[in-house]
Parts: sequence; C-alpha cells; structure tokens
Amino acid sequence: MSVAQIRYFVAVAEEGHVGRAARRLRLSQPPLTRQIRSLEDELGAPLFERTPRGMRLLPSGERFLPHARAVLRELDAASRCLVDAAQGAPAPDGAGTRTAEP
Amino acid sequence: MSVAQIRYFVAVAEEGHVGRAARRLRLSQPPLTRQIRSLEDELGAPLFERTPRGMRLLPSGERFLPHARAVLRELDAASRCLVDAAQGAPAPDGAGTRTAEP
DNA sequence: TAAAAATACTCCATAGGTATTTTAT
DNA sequence: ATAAAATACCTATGGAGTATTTTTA
Repeated sequence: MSVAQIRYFVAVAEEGHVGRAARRLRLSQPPLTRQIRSLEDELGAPLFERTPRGMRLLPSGERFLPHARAVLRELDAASRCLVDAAQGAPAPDGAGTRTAEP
Repeated sequence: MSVAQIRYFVAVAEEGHVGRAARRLRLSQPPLTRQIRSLEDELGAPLFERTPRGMRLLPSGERFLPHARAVLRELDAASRCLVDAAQGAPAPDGAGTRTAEP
C-alpha cells in the first residue's frame, strides 16, 4: 500500500468517478484504475461498486476512507513539522504522543 | 516522501547505524543510505549527524521521529480495518469464525 | 447506445544490488 | 587502521502514457 494509492483512493471516493479523479490528480484514467484495483487486491476486499455512472463506495470503502484520510493527515503533519520548526514555531504536538497509552 | 522512506528513517533512528538498520530491513546498505539522503533532501533538513560510529539523530530528526511513527501507525490501522471488519461483520458460515486463513 | 471502467501494449524513472571509495577517529 | 557512510554503475520492477476494448443501465 503506497501513499499514492491512498491518495488515489480518496480522490476516487470523493469524485465517485475515475475520470474526474484522474483529472484532479493530473493523471490519466488507466493507471488510476489499475492502482485502485491493486489496492483492492492487497486489502483483499473491493472498495467500490462499478456502475456505468462511475464508482460508488461499498461499505468496506466507507470503512477504509477515514483511515486513508488519517494517513494523509499524518503525512502532511510530518512534512510540515520541520518547516514549522524552521520558522521558530513552538514544539509540535499530537504526533507520537500516544506511544504506549491504551 | 514514501512509506518506505519513513520506515527506513525509523529503523535507522532506532539502530543508530545504517548497516544494522539495513540488515533489519533486509536491504543492503547503499540503497538505505540513499533513501535517507533523499528524504533529508526532500524535507530540506538533515535528520542525522554522521559519525564514524554510526548515525545520531539531530534535533530535526528527533522532531520528525514521532510523526514518522504516527504515519506508520495509521497505515497499520488502515490495513487492519478491513480485516477486523471481515472478522465481525459478514460471518460467512457459522458464528465463531476466528482468523479466517485457510 | 453512450457513458464509464478495464485491458493491452510501450516506455522510462527509480528502487535495489554489487563493488568500491571516501571519511573521520 | 578501521569501521562506518557515501558513491559509481548496473539491472529490473512497476508506474504512467496512448490506444483500444468491454461493460451495463
């Protein structure tokens, strides 16, 4: 599971349409279709229902979506943390704060 | 920034040594060195101090580490969420289905 | 039948491997 | 002198593109 796949999944989920999602990602449709399929294969479950109008999230996809967004959020936070620090921002929070805290 | 780079960074941070980290990752040393450098380039900041005894985290690396771990945690949660659901929701045959793995 | 997704290729960027060199104590 | 990281070079996997085919309301 790559970051790209997660990003692609979120885009398709939001657009409900591989073509539009591909345009938004500045990508062509076939590689996007392939990556979505490959993600489904890896997860062992289909995430979308294919219809002649586009792609609709299945329950499994609905369940996966918030996790996918969380990964992207954390990645974003990770990228920013050094920039923030370079600008003199105070100590960051909310990242590894839960190391062993049930 | 790829998932692999983040995984590699955490391993090197924990081992303090590219060679050991590479062994742990079942990877050879040069690609690991390169990926760490490439991550530092992308972030625009060095993460480690290179010494003849190994690699020591710089303050920037210390700051980045919890974020890196958070990304890996979220990824793990994302991968698991469908497996978890599969063990609870659509019970195929019978009820007490444990780890469905023929 | 008319949209959409899926497939069949082709190309190339890059991740990883081996061998070697550089560096710092 | 030694143990580590860094570099050079090569190979191959796979991600993206274009053209085309298949699907289903």
